[in-house]
Amino acid sequence: MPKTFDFATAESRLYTWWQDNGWFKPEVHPDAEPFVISIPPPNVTGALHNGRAMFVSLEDLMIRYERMRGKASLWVPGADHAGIATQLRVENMLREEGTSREEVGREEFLRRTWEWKAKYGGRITEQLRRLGASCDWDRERFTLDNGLSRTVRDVFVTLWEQGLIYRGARLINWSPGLQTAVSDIEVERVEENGHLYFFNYPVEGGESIPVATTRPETILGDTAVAVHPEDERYQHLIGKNALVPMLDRPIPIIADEYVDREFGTGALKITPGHDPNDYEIGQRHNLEFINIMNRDATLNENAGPYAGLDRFEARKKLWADMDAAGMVIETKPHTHVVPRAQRGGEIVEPLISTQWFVTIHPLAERAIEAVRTGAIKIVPEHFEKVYFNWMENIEDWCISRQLWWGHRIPAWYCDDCHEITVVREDPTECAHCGSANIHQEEDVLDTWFSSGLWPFSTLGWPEETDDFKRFYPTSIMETGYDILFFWVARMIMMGLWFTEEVPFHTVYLHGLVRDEHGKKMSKSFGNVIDPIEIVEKYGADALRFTLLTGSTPGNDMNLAESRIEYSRNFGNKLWQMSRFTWSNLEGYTPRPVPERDQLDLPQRWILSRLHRLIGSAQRLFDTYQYGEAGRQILEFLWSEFADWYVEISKNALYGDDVKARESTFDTLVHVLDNCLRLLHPYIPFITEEIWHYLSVGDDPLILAEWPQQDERFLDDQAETEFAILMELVRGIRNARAEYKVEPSRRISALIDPGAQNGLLDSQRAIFARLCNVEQITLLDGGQATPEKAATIVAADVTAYLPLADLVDLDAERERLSGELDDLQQQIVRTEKLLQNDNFVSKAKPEVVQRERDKLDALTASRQSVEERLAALEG
RNA sequence: GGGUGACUAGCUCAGUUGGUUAGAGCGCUUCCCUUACAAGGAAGAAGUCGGGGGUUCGAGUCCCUCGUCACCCA
Repeated sequence: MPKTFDFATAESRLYTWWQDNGWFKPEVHPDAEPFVISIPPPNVTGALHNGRAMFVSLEDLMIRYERMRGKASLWVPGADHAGIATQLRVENMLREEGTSREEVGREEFLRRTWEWKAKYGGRITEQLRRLGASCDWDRERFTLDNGLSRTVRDVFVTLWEQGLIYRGARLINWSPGLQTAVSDIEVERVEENGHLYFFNYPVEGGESIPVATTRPETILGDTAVAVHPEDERYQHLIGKNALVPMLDRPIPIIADEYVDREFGTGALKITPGHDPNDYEIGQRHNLEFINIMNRDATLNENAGPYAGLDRFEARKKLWADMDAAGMVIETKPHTHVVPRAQRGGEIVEPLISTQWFVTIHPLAERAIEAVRTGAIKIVPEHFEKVYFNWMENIEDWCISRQLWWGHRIPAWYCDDCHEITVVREDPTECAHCGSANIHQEEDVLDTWFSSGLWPFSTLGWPEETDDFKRFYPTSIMETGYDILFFWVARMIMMGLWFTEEVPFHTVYLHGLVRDEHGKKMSKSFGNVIDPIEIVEKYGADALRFTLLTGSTPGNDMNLAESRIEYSRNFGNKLWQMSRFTWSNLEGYTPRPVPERDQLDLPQRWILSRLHRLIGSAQRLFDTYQYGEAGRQILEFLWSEFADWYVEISKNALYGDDVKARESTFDTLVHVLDNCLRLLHPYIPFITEEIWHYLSVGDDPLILAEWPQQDERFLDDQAETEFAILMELVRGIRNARAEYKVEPSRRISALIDPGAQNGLLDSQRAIFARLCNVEQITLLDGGQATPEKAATIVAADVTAYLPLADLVDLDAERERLSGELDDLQQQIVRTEKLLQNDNFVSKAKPEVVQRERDKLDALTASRQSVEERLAALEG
C-alpha cells in the first residue's frame, strides 16, 4: 500500500470500474425489493454548487446503503431544461454575435439552444460523477426529451379535459425584463430602502383625503380609496367620490377592514390592476380593474398624458405634476418589500394578464391528505406544518411563460370560430368548426410543470413500461427545503392525480449550505467555496464526509474549509490504520473471528465496541440520522480502534505466540472489514481502495453486505474491565506529564490491584506499550509502598510510580487532595440520589443499578486516595 | 400580520426524542518526528446549555413566557 491515498487517480479509476461493471444498475439484484430515488434534476445550464454537492452526497449515501442491503437500488439521473435560465444564456450568446432571438426566429433559436445544450449540458452530470454519484446513467432523462415531452403533453391535455386548466385574465407577476409571466414563488421579496409618498387625494366637492403610497405611478390605475369602517376621521367621506389626480377620473371612497388605521395616513388608494391586496379588495367591492402598463413596463393609454413613459420616469413626472398642482404633502424615507424576479433580479410588476392556469385546489386536497394520513412522511417532521400551511393557502398556478425554450402549449386557436383546440396529436383543423385556419399558442409551460411529473415521467409513464411497473412509486425524494413548494408539492399533487399513487413515501429535506459564518454564499461577497476546487484539493470523499456529517436533516450547514481538511485527515487516518494492518497481513488468510473464549480482553473489548457501534449506526440509519452515524463511526475508529486497539495489537503482532498473532489479525481485519462497509456510503472511493488491499471479500465493496450487529460480541464485562485499564493508563500518562517525565524514559510501577488481580496480571504488557511502564509489581496488601511516588487511582486499583528524583511530596499531596475533593463531591451527589426513595422507586432499575455501581467504584477510589494521603502525612 | 426554526466552549456545530460532573472540529497551553499516520501522538485549560417560570425523583432535552436572530408566506 502506498504511504497515502492518491485520490486524484483513484477516484476516476474506481468510478469507471464500478460503472463499467454495471454495479450502478438495479439489475445487480434482479429479484430484490426496489429502492428508488429520482434525482432532483439540476438545470442544464448549471454548475456544481454546494447545494448540489449536498444532495449528491446524501442520495448517493442512501443508494449505496440500500444497495449493500441487497435492494435493487435505482437512482435515476437527469436534468431539467430550465426555461428562463437557458433561454437567457442563448440570448446572450446571440447578442454577442450581434443578432437576437427575434431576429433569428423561433425555429432557429430552438436549434441553437439544442446545440448549446449538446455542448454544455453534459457539464453538470460530469460533475455529479466526480462526487461518486452511483446513478444508472443508462436511464438518464431530460425534461425536454421525446418521452418526457409526450408525458407533459398528455398531462396537459388530460387536465384540460378535466376542466382543471383554463385560460383567463388574472393578476400575475410580470417580469418586464424577461418579458414573461413568472409564478409567485419565482418572485423574491427583498426589503429595500424606498420612499413613502404622502399626498392629498382630491374629493368631489373640494375636500381631500390624505393618502400614502410607495408606488405613485399606480395612482393612475386607482379605482377606489379605502378607509377603515370605524375610522372617525374619514366617516363623512365614505360613499363620496375621489378624483384621480391629473386624470380627474371619479372613483368611490369605500370602507374595508383591511385598511390599517395606523399605517401612513390611514387611508389607502386601491389599484386592483397592479397590487395583489388591492386585487382582492377590488373583487370584494366590485371595483373596476384598470391596467395602466404595457409589457415593457411603459405606461399605456390608460395613463393619459403619461402613456409611453417608463414606469419609473412616470413616477417622477406624475409626482412633480402633483406637486405643482399642490397635492403633495411630503415624502419620507421608508423601507418596504420589493418583488424581484428570481432570475434577472429586476422589479416584477403585478398586472392583469391573460395566461394559462391550473385550478389547483382539487389537486392540493389530495396532496394534503397524503401527508395528513402518513402515506407520505416528511423528514424532518416539522416541515409537514410548513407544507400544510402553504398547501392550505395555495392559489391557482400560472403555468404559461412567454418563452420559446420549453414545452409549447398544445392549444390551437381558431381564426374563424375563436374556439380553442387542445389535443394530444397536432391538429390540422379546429375541433369545433373544422376550420383549417388555426394557429398554435406561442407560450410554453413553466419548467416546474414538467419537473412536477419527474418521478413517473422518467420511468416511462403513461406507458406501462417495465420500469414504471417495477420502480414506481419511488422510495425517497431527497432535496433542499427551499424547493418544497416549487417542486416537491407539485410532484405530490401531480403524482397522486395521475398515477393515483404517492410518487414517493418519504420526503427527506436537507438544509442550505452557507459559508463559515452562516452567510449565504455569493459571488459578490466572495465567500463561495467551489466544490470542484475542493474535490481537486482534498478529494471527493473529504467533501462528501464533511457535508454528510456536518449537518442534521433540515438544518442549514455552515461549511468551513477547516472542516473539509479534518475529513481529509480522517481519510488519511483510516488509510494509515489499514496500511498498518495490511503491512502485517503477509501469509494471513482472512477467516471469521474465533469464539469469545478464544479471545483476549482487548479483543473482546474492541469487538464489543464495534458491535455496539453497528447497532447504533443501524438505529440512526433507520431514522435518517446519517450525520450522527458518520460521526460515531469516525469516533470509534479514531479514538477507540486506532488509539487503543491498534496500539495494543502490536504486542501480539510483534510477539512469538502464533495463536495470539492470528486472532489479533482476525480482530483487526474484522473491525476494519465492518467499518469499511459502514463508511462506504459516506466515502466510497477510499474505502473501496482499501478493501482491495485488504482483500477481505471477493465482491467489490460497493456490493458487499451491510454489517449487522452480532449480539454475541456484546460484552459488558470486557468493557468494564477495559475501562479500568484505560483509566489507569490515562492516569499514568497524566502523572508523567505533570512530573515532566521524559516520554522515552521507561519507568516501573507498583500496583495494588484490589479485586482486579487477574485482570492486571494478564494485561501487564498494555502498560509497557501505552505509557512506557516496563516493570509492574503487583502488591498483595502487605508490602510497603514507596514514599516518593506518584499515585494513580482507578476504581479499587491503585498504582504507584516511584519517581524518587521527580516527585515532590507537597505537589503530590496537593494533586491527591484535589482528586479527593472531586471524588467527595461526586460521592455526595450519588449518595443523595440513592437516598431519594422517589428516585429508587421510580427510575428504571438499570439506571439505579448504574448509580450503585458508580458509588461503589467512587468509594473504593476515595478510600485509596485517603490511605495514600495518610501515608504521606505520616 | 400569519407561520417555521435557531440560541450549547473564543469560532463553527453535535447531543440517541428526559437518566444525572455536557461532546467534537478549529483555535489556545505544554510535551513528543516512538518502525501505520506530524494530514500524526500524549497531556491540559475552556461552557450557570439565551433570560424567567413550570412539569418531574431527575430537564440542554417536555410545557409556558419573554428576548435576540434567521427563514418562509401574506
